[in-house]
Amino acid sequence: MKEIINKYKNKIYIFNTLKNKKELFIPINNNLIKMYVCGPSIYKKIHLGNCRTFIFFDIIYRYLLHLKFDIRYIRNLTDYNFKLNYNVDKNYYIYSYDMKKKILKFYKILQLLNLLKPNFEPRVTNYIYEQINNIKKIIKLKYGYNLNKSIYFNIYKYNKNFREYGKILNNIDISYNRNKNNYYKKKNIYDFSIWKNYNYNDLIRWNTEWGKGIPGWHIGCTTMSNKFLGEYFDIHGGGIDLKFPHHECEIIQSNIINNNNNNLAKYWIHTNILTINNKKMSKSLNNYILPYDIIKGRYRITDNININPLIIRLYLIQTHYRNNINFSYNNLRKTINIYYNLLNIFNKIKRIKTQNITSSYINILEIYENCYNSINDDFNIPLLIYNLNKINNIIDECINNVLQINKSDLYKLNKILKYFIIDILGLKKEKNKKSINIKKIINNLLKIRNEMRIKKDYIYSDKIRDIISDYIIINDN
RNA sequence: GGCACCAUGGCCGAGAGGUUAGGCUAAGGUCUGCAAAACCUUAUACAGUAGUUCGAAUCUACUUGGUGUCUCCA
Repeated sequence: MKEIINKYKNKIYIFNTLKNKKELFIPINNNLIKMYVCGPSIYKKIHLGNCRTFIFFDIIYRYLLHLKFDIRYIRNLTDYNFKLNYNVDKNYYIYSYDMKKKILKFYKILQLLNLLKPNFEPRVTNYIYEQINNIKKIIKLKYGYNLNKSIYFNIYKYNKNFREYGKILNNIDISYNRNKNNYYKKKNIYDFSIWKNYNYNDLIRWNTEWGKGIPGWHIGCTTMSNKFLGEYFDIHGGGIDLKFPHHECEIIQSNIINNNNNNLAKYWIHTNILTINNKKMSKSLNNYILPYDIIKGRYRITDNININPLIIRLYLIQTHYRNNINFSYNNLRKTINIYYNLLNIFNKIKRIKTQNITSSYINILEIYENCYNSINDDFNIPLLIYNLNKINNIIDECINNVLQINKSDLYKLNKILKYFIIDILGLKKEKNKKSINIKKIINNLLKIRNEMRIKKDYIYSDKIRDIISDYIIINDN
């Protein structure tokens, strides 16, 4: 196994959004990989779109673990937001209690979706001191200026001394379609705040030598990634909507604070968005769907009340991460079959009778090759699922004795399925005790109904059918 | 305008160089206490043009159309 892992760990290709091309992944420090992913802003519950990003990076994390890399994975929590509407009238303890509850709910959802815990999940408000220090550095280097007790980053100076703002990640044309009204009298319209003067109503604020307030959004991520991973690390990830301006600003700040040209991370990975009715699913548009509502059957996707959360997981990864997903219940419903087909492979494989032959008709090496190559090609999960389904077909043929397989090859086949389906895709079979009880009740009702039908008591048998038709479909033939 | 993604039947959707999966829908049938479901049969598609190739839905170039993003966002 070691040989196989070593063979494929040097062949990972990543679409690096920093350069807009696919590149061979070469870690900065041999076997050590440092990865930072922008976590959620905790002010509303996380929806399917948020989950998509976190699940995708969970798969990268799982895969790198599988390849026996030594990996440090950090995902932050932005636990302060203007939209929280906490004001001075409210008690600080209520705020802090609410925040804790919200974070626990976030963890609960990720746990249901079978995400592994990152190595550390720093909360922005725990690192204010470090952020202020970084702001001080920026001011000292004269890249930050004070305007009405807020601190802004001087883009004009940056463009002069480093490289052009807006060209690093997004390559945006900053002359186009931009509101040129400069309300705040900033030196440049692209100057962004690294410290915000407090509003009278804000409950939370910190003291500095230039006044009370809160750090800007971007400085938090720069500071935490620097603190936990150093000034230059391997992978920085997040949703594509963070590409600009958030990540652009993170890079610029880091280049100034550390006085380098590293652009913070070697590889930048951005996941595409999830749309619904061709509009972006977002908290602000209020068109979002919560995973918990699907799991609890509030959208009634099938006749079974509860939906296995891992079906949502599979739904979100079966489209390549750089394509956008247009959410539809229909497709989610179809994923149920795909899910059970995939997991059924483990039951099917037990039915294979091995043959006492020296070489099987199955090319195990080729199967390994296909699976590893698909995930190595910019984490092509749809292709991986396609290849896993191919294995499914092979297993069918083995069961039907069309193909013959020996013991050692069957063992290898079992192994690769376990690696990819369970370890990397993160799917698993779950036993739901509640649903088993419901099943028992329904089965008993069905028995009674059948007895009535034999007696041709159709009035009551139909009544029973109506009652239980909410849970199952009855096929009398 | 920049960047990214997409284009497959009436609708949804797989495909990853080698006879266009599958599902929904429609029509006809089998079955049946009624209903639903299931099963069988039938129907229709690779946006356009050029190129690479023995062979292209798939690779390349261009064109057309669509979506997202460039404002708080995963």
